[in-house]
Amino acid sequence: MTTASLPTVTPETPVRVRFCPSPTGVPHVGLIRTALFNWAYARHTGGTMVFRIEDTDAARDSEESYEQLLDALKWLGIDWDEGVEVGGPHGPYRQSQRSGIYQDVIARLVAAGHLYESYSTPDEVEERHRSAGRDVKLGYDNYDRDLTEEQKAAYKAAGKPAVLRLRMPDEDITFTDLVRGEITFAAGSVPDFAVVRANGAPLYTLVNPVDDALMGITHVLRGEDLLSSTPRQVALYRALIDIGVARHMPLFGHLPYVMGQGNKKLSKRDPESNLFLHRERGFIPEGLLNYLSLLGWSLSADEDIFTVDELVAKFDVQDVLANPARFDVKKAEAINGSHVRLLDPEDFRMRLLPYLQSAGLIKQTLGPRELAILTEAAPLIQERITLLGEAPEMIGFLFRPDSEIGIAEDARKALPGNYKEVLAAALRALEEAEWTAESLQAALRAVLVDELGLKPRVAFGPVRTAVSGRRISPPLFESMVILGRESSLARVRALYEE
RNA sequence: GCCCCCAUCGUCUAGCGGCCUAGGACACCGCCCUUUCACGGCGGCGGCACGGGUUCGAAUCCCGUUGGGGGUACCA
Repeated sequence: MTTASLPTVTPETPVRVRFCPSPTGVPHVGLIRTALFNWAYARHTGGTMVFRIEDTDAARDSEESYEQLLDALKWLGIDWDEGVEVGGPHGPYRQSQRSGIYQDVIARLVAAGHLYESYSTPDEVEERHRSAGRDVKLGYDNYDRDLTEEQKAAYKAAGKPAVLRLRMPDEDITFTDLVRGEITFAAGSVPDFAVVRANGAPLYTLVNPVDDALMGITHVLRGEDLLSSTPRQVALYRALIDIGVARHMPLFGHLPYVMGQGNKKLSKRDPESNLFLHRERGFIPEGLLNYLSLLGWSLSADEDIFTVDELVAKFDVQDVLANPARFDVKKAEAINGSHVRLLDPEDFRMRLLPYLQSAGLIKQTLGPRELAILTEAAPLIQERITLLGEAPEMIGFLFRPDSEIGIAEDARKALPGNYKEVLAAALRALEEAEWTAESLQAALRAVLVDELGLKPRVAFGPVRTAVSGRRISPPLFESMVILGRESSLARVRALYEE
């Protein structure tokens, strides 16, 4: 059997893709990359993005995780046309609310002979393999395929539970993966698989293709981990087409893994897999989206920095690479830094707010003095940070009262032996100086560099540390202008008199 | 075991038979700029896993080997 023999998707078919996570745990960057590629393809083709929730495992699913998924997509600007929250013609979009639909499909599948009752327990299957000298890892042996009515009646009479399995076709299964090209699974290599539990609850193997069929999904773009389940999906689709539930066979595209350290898939345990951790550290959506799309795809030969609009304009699943990509935090940060620098100054300034607030530097509502400081200080650090989370420590000293400026340990160590002398000279110069960046620099340079013959580094270092409490800071003279005369002098004096 | 996928600098990638003495980015190392730190600029280091074919010609196509990953559930 090949997908070509079935009604399929043509280039003229309007694209309908879906993102269908299970709400278990915090959003993983690999999962978000999948959402992004689906979304980018939908937007690129003018198609439809469906957002469905696969919450068929009550033991693992949580409402909190569901909310986090919404939060994540909203933050990144990945929107959807049909699905949870927004509705649509194929709802409901949470599988936990669709059991009636599945029961109906199951009944029709059984009636058409595609599904059969299987009474074998895993132990029994294993035992049969063992006694026949076969490898027990062969999986289900299709033993119950052709049970007679009498045998089934006997099992039923004995009260034995049965799962429902799909009868796999006795032919090779071939499909053309959008990312990997033609893939063939030999006939007999995939055993009949369970689609309904003994307790009647449908499994992922059934509900995922059924919903894709019902929702008219044309392109199934998902993780590589689902690749080996595709022949089963194709077989089920054929049955669904047979009973009129599916109109066409979708196209499949298996996206490469996002790897962590070593040769391991980026695990939920790895902190860098946590989308929200990146947000907390100060990634901006533009930067993270840019980086994530670089995992398995590229805009062009020599541009790594691009906007989401450029991504949408250029993105095609066909261009996605098949080999796994490692998540490189350093590169992600560098790309984020580029996007930070690209922000309009006012935009940048506003995005700093949550980070300054959670650091306790400013209140929920910005006072006029705070706004003034921020407005002056933000441009000083916009090209100095890669993550917004670096802002509080960079400009915190501008918001704190003079009495709360502690001298950082490394800054104190870096002070030259004669720093008191330097500070005394600086103090004299500053008291006379006009309070602009240019004249402050000129005044300090005159006494420290020209008169005392100090190297700029030694000359300005102690003043920098006195004013900011730190070894490195935004440009010193500009910082002193923001701080004001009184405050700046008080801080220099404080370190001098210490 | 069997099935499937993958293989270009440390990492992400460009490359889809000649434009490749393999290009870019991150990281790293120098230098320049410079009030610290960054930014920016310039330069350097560094790769087609291996072996066979096909071809006038292969990083590009085919086969094999090796290596890595995934699957083989009444999980998703």
